Amino acid sequence: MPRSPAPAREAAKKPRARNARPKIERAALKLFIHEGVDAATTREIAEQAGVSEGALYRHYKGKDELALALFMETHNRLGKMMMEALAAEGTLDEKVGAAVSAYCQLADEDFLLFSFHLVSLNRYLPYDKRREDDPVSITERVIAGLMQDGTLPKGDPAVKAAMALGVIMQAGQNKIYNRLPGPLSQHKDAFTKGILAVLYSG
Amino acid sequence: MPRSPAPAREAAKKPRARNARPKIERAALKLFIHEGVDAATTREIAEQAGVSEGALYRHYKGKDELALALFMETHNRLGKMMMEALAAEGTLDEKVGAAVSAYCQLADEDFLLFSFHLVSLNRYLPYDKRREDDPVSITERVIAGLMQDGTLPKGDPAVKAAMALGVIMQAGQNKIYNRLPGPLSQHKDAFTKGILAVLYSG
DNA sequence: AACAGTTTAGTGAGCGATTATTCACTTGCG
DNA sequence: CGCAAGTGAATAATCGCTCACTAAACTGTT
Repeated sequence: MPRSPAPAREAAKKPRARNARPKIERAALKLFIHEGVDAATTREIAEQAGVSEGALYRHYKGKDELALALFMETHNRLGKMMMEALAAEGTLDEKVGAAVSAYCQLADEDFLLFSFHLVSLNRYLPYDKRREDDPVSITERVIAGLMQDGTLPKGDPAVKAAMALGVIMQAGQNKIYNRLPGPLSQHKDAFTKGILAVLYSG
Repeated sequence: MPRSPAPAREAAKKPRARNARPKIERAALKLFIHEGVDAATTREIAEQAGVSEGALYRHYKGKDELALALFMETHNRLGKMMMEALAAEGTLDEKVGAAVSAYCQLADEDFLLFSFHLVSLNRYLPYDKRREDDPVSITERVIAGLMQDGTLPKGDPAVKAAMALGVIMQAGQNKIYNRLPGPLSQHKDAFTKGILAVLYSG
């Protein structure tokens, strides 16, 4: 027994959405950031995206997978950027400057995606099982090496890494709260100097 | 005649819980931190607390009010501590040292309460309407004053405040992820030096 | 101490509302 | 035509919260 009746040729039919996937992703990002992943409903996402609810499930297994995919998109890219910036030839100042530039560029290029990564770190970082190339671990290892060879004063690499990353990550947080207008790149010199000051402190 | 109505030969009746409120608060904190406020159900909280679900509503209007109250407990205390530390007489180094000590003490004294505050900042900071004595605003104003009188190099007070707070807040975050063993106070000298280095950078 | 009256706090089944997900079906491109 | 993509009503499950009930603590009286 057919479920839906023959489409009556009445009121103007709503045109079927096209290219739903990116629309869903943008809508989901906005809602995830401002309400949280749990509070944002699939109905809200679909409505905000101008798409039906079922469309989400053509591209993702469910809401959680969507959120994790959006997080990982930034997270993996960030890990790669950090690796490249810190592994390159050059002085410590140049390396930090390169890492800061990359981070700011990531933020300014797609602030929604960046914001979601930052506010979701608590939730999704544990999913990053391969502890080798996650951004924090990378930083820790580099700092430990620089302490070994005498470039930086001896100390706890984990503490130094936390402080150094905090300098720029908290700035990102405050930008999300609208406490820092304009692009993040605007302040990259200040960030670089601040991070270097922390690294050399002790 | 027995003094208390002895349950004759029935299955042992579960004794009624006593002093449910603190049990509920501790259980809620654990679950809120590790699963998030939305994902933690009132049933889970009650079970973890060894208390019935209804007991929660004797002390709080609902789950949200409970979460907000737990957040504000730390938030208000933190605001007061920052005010006192930064408004006291003394050099900048002494003020920063006092603020860092207070923050570390807050963390070590009740790490669950502290952790919940830190991971919930995103969600509950907007509830802090009176923008006068929230910790970030306090820091910004103090830094702006120090730039005016020439103690610190000129720059954007909002950026400097973000960087300075990031130094210690990210350390707190990393402690939550178990990347920093031991009490936070252990590193208060490193934090103080790091923050001062950031403040004087530029 | 004993007792009765009053208040406070805890219980847990159940209700109403919401939500993520499914699926039979439709649409339109290649 | 065949297939990938989109639709949206239906569903099953869950969750926050209420409420009628009761145990325990407190109060004042004798």
